[in-house]
This record gives sequence, C-alpha cells and structure tokens, in this order.
Amino acid sequence: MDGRTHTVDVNPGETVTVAGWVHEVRDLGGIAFLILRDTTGKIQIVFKEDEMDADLVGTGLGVARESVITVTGDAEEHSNAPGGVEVTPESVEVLAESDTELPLDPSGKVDADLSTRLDNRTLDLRKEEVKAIFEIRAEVLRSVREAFYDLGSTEINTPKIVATGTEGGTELFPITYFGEEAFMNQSPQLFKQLMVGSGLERVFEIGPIFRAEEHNTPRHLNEATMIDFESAFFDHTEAMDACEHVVRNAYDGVAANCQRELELLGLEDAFEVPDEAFPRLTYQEAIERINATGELDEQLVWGDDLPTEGERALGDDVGSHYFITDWPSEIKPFYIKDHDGDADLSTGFDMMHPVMELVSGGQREHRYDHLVTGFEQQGLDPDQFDYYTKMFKYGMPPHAGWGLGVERLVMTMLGLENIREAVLFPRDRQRLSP
RNA sequence: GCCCGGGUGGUGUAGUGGCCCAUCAUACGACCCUGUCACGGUCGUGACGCGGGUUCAAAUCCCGCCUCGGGCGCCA
Repeated sequence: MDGRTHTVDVNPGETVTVAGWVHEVRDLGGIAFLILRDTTGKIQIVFKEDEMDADLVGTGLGVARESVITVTGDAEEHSNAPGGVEVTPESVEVLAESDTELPLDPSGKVDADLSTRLDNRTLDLRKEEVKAIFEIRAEVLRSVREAFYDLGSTEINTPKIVATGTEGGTELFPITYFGEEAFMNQSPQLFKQLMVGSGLERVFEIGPIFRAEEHNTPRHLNEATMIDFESAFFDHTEAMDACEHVVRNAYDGVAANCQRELELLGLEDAFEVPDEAFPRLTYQEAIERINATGELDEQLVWGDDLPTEGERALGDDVGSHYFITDWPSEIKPFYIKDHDGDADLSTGFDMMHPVMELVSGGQREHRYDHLVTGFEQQGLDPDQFDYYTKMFKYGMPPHAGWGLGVERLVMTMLGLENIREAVLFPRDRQRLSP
C-alpha cells in the first residue's frame, strides 16, 4: 500500500495514512476515539462531532470492532492521547467489515479457552501477547540457524514421505503413495546419518516430524518441528557441546532481540539465559538422585526408563538444563553406539529442561556388522532398510548427533502451559483442522 | 493404549433436585455523555452439547453418544 505509515512510525506534524484493525471505539458524546491497531502497535484517531463532516464521523464511529480500515489525517501531539500522539482524520475508508459478534475477543477483556483460540487462530494472533510467542519462535529458529552456521554445518531437507519408519513399530501415520504403502516420517534420523557419510559431513535440518501416538498431554504433538543435527567425526561429548551451543544461542538471540515480546509475556525479569555449562549426569547418577529425593513410591533400578514424576523430581533437584548420559543400551535405539568395551552401556544422551526432555542424541553405530545385528535384535528386517545400511559399507565415518523439539524449546523457554500454544495450527489426537 | 474430569447466551463464568421462564462480566442493540485510554451511565436481546431414562419436579441424578481438557505409559 503506497504511503502507508505503521502506527509506530507516526510522528506529530505529519500527514499520515494508517491502516489496520479497529481495536476499540470509545464514544464520549461530542468527542469519540477510535483505536486503530496494526502489527506494530496502536494509534488513536479522534472524532469531533461539531467540527467534522457528519459522514466522516458516521463512518468512523459506525464501523464494527476488528474491521479493517485506512485513515488519512494529520498526526498531532496531545497530552491526553495514549502514546501522546493522535490522528485527526480527513478521510476514513472501510476496507473489510467485521461481523459484530466475534468468536473471541482480541482486545483480551474476556479470556477464551485454548480450543476456542485454536479454532480462531487468526483472531487469537491479533492479541499482542500471543503474537509475541511466534515472534520469539521465529527468533529462536533464526538464532539456531546462526549457531549451526558457527559450527560449520549445512542445512538440509530430507523426505517426509518414506517407505519405512526410523525404528519400525506402530507409531507411524500410514499413507498411500501411488498405490503403495508409505508413511509420514517420524524423524530425519536415518537420512541425516546418510549425509554425514556424504561430502557434507556436518548437517542440520529444521523440519516437521509425524508421530501417530494417541497420547493426550500438554507436551505432545502429532506433528512437531524438529531441529536435527548430525556430524561426522564427532563423538557423543562433542555432540553435547554442539547442543549446548545451539540452545544457549537460542536464549541469547531472544534476550538480545525480543525484549519487547518478553515484556508482553511478563517475562522480562524471569527470562534467563543459561550461563553455566549444562551439568552432565550419568544415568546411574540420575536414578540415584531421583531415588534420593524420595518423590517416587518405588525405587528406580538399572534398566528402568525414567518416569515423568522422576524426571520432574530430578529437574527440581538440578534446577537448570542438564544432560543424562550413559544410558543402558537396552532402552536406547539400535542406531546408538555402545561404549567401547561395554555392550550394556550406550553413548546415548538426553538433554533435559527441569520440566521435560528436550533433546535425544548420541554417538551412532557406524560399523556395518554391528548395525545390521542391531536391526535384528530390535526385531526389524535389515533388508527393508537396505537403502540405509548399505551406505555403511562404503566408508561411513564415526559420527554423532541429536534432535531437539522446537515447540518444547519454546514452551520451556517461555513457561507455556501447553505445547499447542507454541504452534500456529497444532495437530493433536483430536485436532486436524484448522 | 489405560485412567480421570469437564461441556450453561458470541466469549468467559455462577448455579449439586423445587429458591432458575438460570448469575455475573464482556460482547451485541438502543439512548445519554466533549479528552477517553478495559471510558462511564440507563434500558434491552441472547444459553443449560445430543438422545434416552429416574422423579410430582432435572442445568443439577442415571445410561449411551458426541466433544473438550488432563494424568500415566511413551516420547521431542
């Protein structure tokens, strides 16, 4: 739109054209105020019955909330105007009228349930604190990419329609691919590994994953966005270093570039960039510390998965991001390498936020024979994964990597109560639309 | 997959057998109001998820269905 001025850029003394949504109309009788909102903020338009054209006043005050209008007029300083500046209109044009009854209230006077908000996400995102979450999410992704470039990695994109899953099992969405059985990919795991053996060596991908688990919790999605990293000639400790770098960079980026958004969310004081290195606890230490908290009815023993309650108890105890390393091989996937000389101890690691798991990674099994044996031990048919395993016969370097859930990163960073708040259009057990 | 708890005007809620032709806020409509900033004031419109049952009487109790949310398992 030619000559449009954003509300944030309106200066007294100028003739401006502003465009946006009718946030509110306050009609005091002889004088009335229309608050116009755009992506940068709000500005007051003042209407005076005695001094202005009746049609102009009629148009300005007759328009329903959330209609889209454009206003041209003189911007003037006024001590009583919000922000100190207001526009006296010469013309008002209604570009798009809104129905008067709104499915939710973008001015935020009345709360709406998350489900109502998600059904009307466009209106929901007119609220600046909701918009702030997605501005921050975008900054997280920008900073994460920057961190990956620092690490000398190359961004890749791998297929989301696949013939086989990553680990087999039942958690895949089946689809029909020209009459053949296919699936939505649950992880770029196998593809990114194939790329560390290519000339690229160090890669990352930010993309969707699909999981058909019928869980119903505030921390699971059936379509999520994963940040995946994989590097040749890295062991699991170097992969953890990279993970720490990326996560800290995301926090740094938000701290540096999203102060306004953090204020809108009331987090300007609570938001903290993790400053220390993330503690690295072994699995053994983790279960001992959980047991020592006394929060669990039954003591954990070697080989147990960490129950949600245990994770939370440990998170409270540690109080910051931390790694859990050296998991029992039996509860980590087949493509994670065991420690040399101890087949029961894996190089797999998880990176935890005090309230939940954010990252899962490890050094990978790069030896062809061990890999094929691993498939068989998981009850999978190695022949089905031939496209993957055969590349391990032609010089697959030792390598390590991890995957980080974007929504969980944003959720924990901002203290959101429900992961769906960190996705524009979440896909969950009961939501397929919009 | 197992388990638990909800569904009341557009939105968010109060109401646990008769006090309810249902409360409050906001929105919406009408009127009043010349500096509001969640403007204020007066009046008004508007709802018990669906189906069946119990009872003299059901928003309220029971059953089924639909739907939403949560806990566990598992995971990012």
